[in-house]
Amino acid sequence: MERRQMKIGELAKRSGLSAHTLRYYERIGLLPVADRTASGHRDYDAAILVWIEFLGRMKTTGMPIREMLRYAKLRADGDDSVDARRELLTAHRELVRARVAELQACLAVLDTKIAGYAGAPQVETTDDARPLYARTGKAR
Amino acid sequence: MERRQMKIGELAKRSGLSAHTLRYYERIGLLPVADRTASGHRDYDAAILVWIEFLGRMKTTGMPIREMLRYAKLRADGDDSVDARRELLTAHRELVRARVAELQACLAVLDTKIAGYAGAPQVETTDDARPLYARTGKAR
DNA sequence: CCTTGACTTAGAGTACACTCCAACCCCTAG
DNA sequence: CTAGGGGTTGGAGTGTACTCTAAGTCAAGG
Repeated sequence: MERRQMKIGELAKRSGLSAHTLRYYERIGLLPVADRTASGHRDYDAAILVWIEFLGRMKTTGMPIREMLRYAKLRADGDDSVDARRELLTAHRELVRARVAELQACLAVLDTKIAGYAGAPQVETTDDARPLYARTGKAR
Repeated sequence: MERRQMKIGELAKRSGLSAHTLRYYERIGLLPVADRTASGHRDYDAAILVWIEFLGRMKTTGMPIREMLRYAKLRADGDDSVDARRELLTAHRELVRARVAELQACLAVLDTKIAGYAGAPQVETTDDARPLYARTGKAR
C-alpha cells in the first residue's frame, strides 16, 4: 500500500497555501501534526489535500478559523460527533445563504447606481447631489 | 430651508455605526469634516445618512476602505470624474458577482456534505475517511 | 452649584489571519 | 567538499478595520 508522500514545499505548491501557512495551520491545530522524515522534515500524505481543500472552501465562505478548529476537533471525536458536525455545517450554510442574499441585494443597488451614471451623465442620482469633500488633502 | 441636524450620538443610532467609527471615518476621509456647534460638537445634516448607507453597502460587498476613499475623492472632483466613478463601480460589481458565484459553488459542496451526514450516518463521505487528529490537546 | 451624560482629542489596543525573520540543519549535484 | 536549495524553530511584524482609553469640555436639569 504505497502512498504518495511529499515535503512541505510540494504540498504548498499543490494546495495553493504557502509553506508558512501550512506550518501555521499545524501550529494552531487546523492540520494534524505531520509525520517527519528521518531528518525531521514534514512528510505529508497526499490525502491531506482533501482536508485542505475543505478548509479552503470554508474559508472562502467566511468561516473563521475558530469554527474550523471546532469542526476539526469534532472530527477527532469520531462518530459520536456526527450530529454536532452536521449542525455546525447546517448553521454555516444558513450564514452563507444569508450572505449571498445580502450580496445580491447590494448588486441590485450597484446596478441601479451604475445605470444612473450611464443613463444620465451630469444629472446625478439622488445621493450624489452635493460634493461632500471640499478637498481634504491628507487622508493618511 | 430648515434641515434636520443632529449630533454624533444620534447619527450613530440612526446609521448603525458607533460614534467611534464615525469619528474614525471622518479622520481617514470617508466622511466629510463635520460642521461644529458653538461648543465644538459635530453637527450633522441628515443627508449624510445616504452617503453612510452607500458606504455600508460597499463595505458589505467587501470593498476595502482604500477603494471607498478613492470613490469619495472622485466625487469631490465633480462631474469630470463621472466616468472614473462608473468604472470603479463596474469593476467592483464584477468582483461581487464573482464572489457570489464562488459562494454558490461552495454552497453546493456544503449541501452535498450535509446530505452525506444525514443520509448515511456512520458511513462518512469520501474525505472524512480517517481521523486526522489523534488528540492534539492544546490548540491555543 | 453640582451632577449627569454626551461630547472632544491623540493615541494605544484589539482581533484576525497570516507573513516573515534569524539562525540554524540537512541532502544532493558538480 | 562545497554551494544551493530545500527544510527546521520561536517569535516578531504586517495589514485591515475598527475599538477603546484617558483626560478633559460643555449644556441642561434638580
